[in-house]
Amino acid sequence: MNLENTQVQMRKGILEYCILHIIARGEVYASDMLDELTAAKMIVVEGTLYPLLTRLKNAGLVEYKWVESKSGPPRKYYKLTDIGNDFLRGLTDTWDDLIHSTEMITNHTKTNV
Amino acid sequence: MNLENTQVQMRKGILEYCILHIIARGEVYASDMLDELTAAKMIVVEGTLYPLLTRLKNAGLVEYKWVESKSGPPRKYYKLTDIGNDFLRGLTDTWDDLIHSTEMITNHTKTNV
DNA sequence: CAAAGTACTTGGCCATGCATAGTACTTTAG
DNA sequence: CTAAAGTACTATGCATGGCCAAGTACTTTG
Repeated sequence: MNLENTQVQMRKGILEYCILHIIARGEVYASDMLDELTAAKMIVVEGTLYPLLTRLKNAGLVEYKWVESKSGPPRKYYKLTDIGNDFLRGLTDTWDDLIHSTEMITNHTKTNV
Repeated sequence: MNLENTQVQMRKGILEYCILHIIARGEVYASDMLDELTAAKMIVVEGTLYPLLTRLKNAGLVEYKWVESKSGPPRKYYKLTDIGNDFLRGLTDTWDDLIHSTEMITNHTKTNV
């Protein structure tokens, strides 16, 4: 039980939320997402991102199209499906609730109602 | 891949953070924590809380003493150790960073620097 | 002694993040 | 044409923590 491990645990599930947000803003491919996640200091590696994208696609939340690249192999450009948009809305509520709940506890809110 | 499952995943690690916060405020036993978590709408069940407390204790982050109860079996009253306090400080930083990173992404921050 | 209530314990399941290694396509150098 | 390097995607297996469900143990009550 060390800090590093807990950080990993904290990321679970949240990553999915962030990825959906990024895709919701416009068509992107994996490296775009990695760049943005890195810029936000949300450390992610290929071995995490690609399987996640595959899960999202299998669940029907995202879809992609192949696009030729001028430098290297073709890329998968992702975008949200209607289901994906609905799911993202639900997730946003969940995340907001979680933030709120955590604040209630960490801000020392008394519960002696 | 359904909402309920993702909610569970999002809770991973965060619960540990909340529990440590609650214990940091004074000696409590399991039912006290459950009450407070429930009040904050952070749904937790016994089967989650007890193993977590055991892990925290084995990691040396918390310690407990048995206290007789007037109604039922004795209770374990928990408090943080010095290590636990250090750990909580580290976790707080981690959590704040995570919130910040997530906000950067969900608030549509452009990264075209 | 039996029944009900409270508190704590345990074993197994599942999904996710990660490490690691591997495949496939393209460009560039000789 | 071949070899090497770079880019993008794929696949396998592990560790962890939240959860379910069943179980143990102590106390009070009738």
